[in-house]
Amino acid sequence: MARDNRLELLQGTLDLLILRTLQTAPKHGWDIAEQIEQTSEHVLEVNQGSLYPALHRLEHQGWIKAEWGISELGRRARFYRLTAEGRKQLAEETEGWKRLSAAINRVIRMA
Amino acid sequence: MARDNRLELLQGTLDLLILRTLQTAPKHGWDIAEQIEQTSEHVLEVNQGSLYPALHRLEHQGWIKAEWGISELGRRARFYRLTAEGRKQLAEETEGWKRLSAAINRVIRMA
DNA sequence: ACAGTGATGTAGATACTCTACACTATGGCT
DNA sequence: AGCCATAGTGTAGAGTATCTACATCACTGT
Repeated sequence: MARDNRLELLQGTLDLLILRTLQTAPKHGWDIAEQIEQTSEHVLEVNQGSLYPALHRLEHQGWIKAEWGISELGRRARFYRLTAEGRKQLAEETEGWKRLSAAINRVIRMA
Repeated sequence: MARDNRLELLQGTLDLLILRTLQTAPKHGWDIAEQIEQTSEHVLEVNQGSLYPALHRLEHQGWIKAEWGISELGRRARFYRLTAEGRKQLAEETEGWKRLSAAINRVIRMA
């Protein structure tokens, strides 16, 4: 973890964060990254080199669906929305995160 | 996370778990794995193929120190103890975990 | 004309974990 | 004596997510 102050994400959690961000409304990649960074109070950083491969991965699994559109600033952007499968996946990943983080916390707080 | 129900650890957290397990007393690898599994109520699983490379990694960084000894069951085992550096590292990793997990929780719970 | 920023994308390196195997030693059982 | 389960350490190779670094295009403001 932050072994040398470079790692800004817990490996394996990016998919969860993206899916969660899309829960309320479709968004484009740039916007997703911004929202994660702001909501996390700038603890989490989403690099482009992680973001776009992740989006393609999620799309490939059928959890999100992409469509070209125009951003709030009038620019061409690829909007992603959660599919029904994606909602299920989000629920599962949220559950998994809770289980795992609680388990780690138990170890950290053990007598 | 648990993309296909096989992943049992959050990538990057094993070092923290090991260091934490050694905080109270020196232990050998097998024992460390047992303790993590039990304390986590069997949510976390520590494979041998992850454990021993991690121990060697931590030793190489100077955070733990190894010594041959005899286990409770009378067998030859390699005991690891935390170094002063290791205690510092444990504190840092614990802090890092709290920061990151809190940040992820903020995203999960956002409006 | 140019710089800044919004926006998407890829290539290659790095690093941790997982699967699967190998090895040694002890104790118990038949 | 032979066999099996268990305790204990270890490595090789594959898989995969992330990071660094770069490239590209378009719009806006100066």
